[in-house]
Amino acid sequence: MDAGDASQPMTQSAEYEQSPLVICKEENTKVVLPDSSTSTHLGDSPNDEDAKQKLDVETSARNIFNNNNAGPFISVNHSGGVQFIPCQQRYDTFTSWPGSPIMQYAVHSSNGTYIVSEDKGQATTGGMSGYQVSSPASGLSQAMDGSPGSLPSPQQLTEEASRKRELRLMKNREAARECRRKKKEYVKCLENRVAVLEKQNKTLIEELKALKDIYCHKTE
DNA sequence: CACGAGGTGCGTCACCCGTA
DNA sequence: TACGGGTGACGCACCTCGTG
Repeated sequence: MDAGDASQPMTQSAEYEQSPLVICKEENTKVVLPDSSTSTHLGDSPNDEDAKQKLDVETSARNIFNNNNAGPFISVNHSGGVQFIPCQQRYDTFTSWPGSPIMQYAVHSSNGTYIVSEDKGQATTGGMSGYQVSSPASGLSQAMDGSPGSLPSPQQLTEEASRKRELRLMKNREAARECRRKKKEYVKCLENRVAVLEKQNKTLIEELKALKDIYCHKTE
């Protein structure tokens, strides 16, 4: 499965296999080399040209990565390709938007790899707390409990309906806010992806040009 | 400085869809 | 099947910027 394939959820192991080189936003991120038997850290002196080239490509991607705020995870495979791992969205799957990537909660771990989790995390960083202000338990049943054996008065029904409406509006307000926030992050995510792919495209074009030059010189 | 156009965020409604 | 969450659509308020 391609790490950029948004159609399937990623598992940790599958994603790991597809992304031998992994970079993320933290400094000194450990780079896992293709055979997983050796590893180095960004900034270490590469032992051979291949490793140096990988680090060059990786550094380029990393620079892009560090220059924007969205914090997507980016992987670099051993052929130098930069892959955009679906954003480090800690909240949502964004499955509502056409063509949207599967947003998994990716966590950089201490051993240099990363974990891709289906945990949606702490989606309610405060906003949802308002939901608890008005507990359903304080609703009609409570009014009825106040006068066992008798029906609620029209006024009680009106108040109950009004209270329910207020609760619904409040929840919907929060939901709309959250929905807009997610949409903005999604758009930002896509913009970051464009930046990464453009950079990758540029790198590949330059590489192709260099190879063509080498080939031309050999055939002369 | 007043005014209109365009952009942005918000609240609400209506609808869809998953779930109990 | 009722209920609740997610989201598109709409209208409104506010802000910014260009123009006369």
